[in-house]
Amino acid sequence: MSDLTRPGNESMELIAQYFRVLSDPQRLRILHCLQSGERTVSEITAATGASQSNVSKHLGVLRTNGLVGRRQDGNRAYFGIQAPFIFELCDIVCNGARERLERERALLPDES
Amino acid sequence: MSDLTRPGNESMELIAQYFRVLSDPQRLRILHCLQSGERTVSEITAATGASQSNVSKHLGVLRTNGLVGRRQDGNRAYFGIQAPFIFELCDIVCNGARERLERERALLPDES
DNA sequence: TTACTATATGACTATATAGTAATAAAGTAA
DNA sequence: TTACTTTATTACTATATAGTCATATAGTAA
Repeated sequence: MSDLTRPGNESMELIAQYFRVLSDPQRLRILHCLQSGERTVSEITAATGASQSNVSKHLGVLRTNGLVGRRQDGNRAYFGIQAPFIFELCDIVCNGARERLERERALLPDES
Repeated sequence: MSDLTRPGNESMELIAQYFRVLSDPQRLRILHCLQSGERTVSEITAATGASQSNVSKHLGVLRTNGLVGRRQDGNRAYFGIQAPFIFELCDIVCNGARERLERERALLPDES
């Protein structure tokens, strides 16, 4: 049995794949849009300003990788977050980015 | 001032960029190799089994994005982790992957 | 100097994928 | 049925990048 905390090569591929899915700004926008609850494709399309086919494609990627779930209601498809940990990831990245900026700013000659 | 906890479009690009850097298995292997401390390029090359130019290139990406630091000592270059939060990210992804597997397994007809 | 070692980089190929436009498919309503 | 709406998919283009090989750069040592 593989222990994901001591990652072997296969685990690296798996983890990398998750990061890959999260490495697109448009997909992050979609996820952010879903953070407040289920949304239809049309709603996401309007909220993100992307084309409908674009949104549908990205939703497909997110769903294939288990990050969002799909529920059909008549004519429309409702998508919702299925892996809330992604927001935790984003928070950590944000804090890391902040720390990096502060670290780099501290190296500047003067603070006006 | 942009608040990264309420991400706008620029923040999405920034966050996506971090995930992008982490979305390559070889880079994850390098980071994992550095988890136990500073390593030279040669050491990383041996540990990961990749080519020297490959390792050097990936280290460049990691460094450009502030994930690793570089220290030169005579002939060799020591690289070390500069953003420990990445391991936290990996842990969360691992747990998320585990949960997903369990969730999917629970949907299977019978558990032999 | 020359020889050696360690690391970085440039040129190139191959592959993956984000984006778009058009169309298909499926539900609703008249 | 037809018309309309909503979503998914196909075909295509453009771009990014991982990988390799060869070479450049730089430090060490004789």
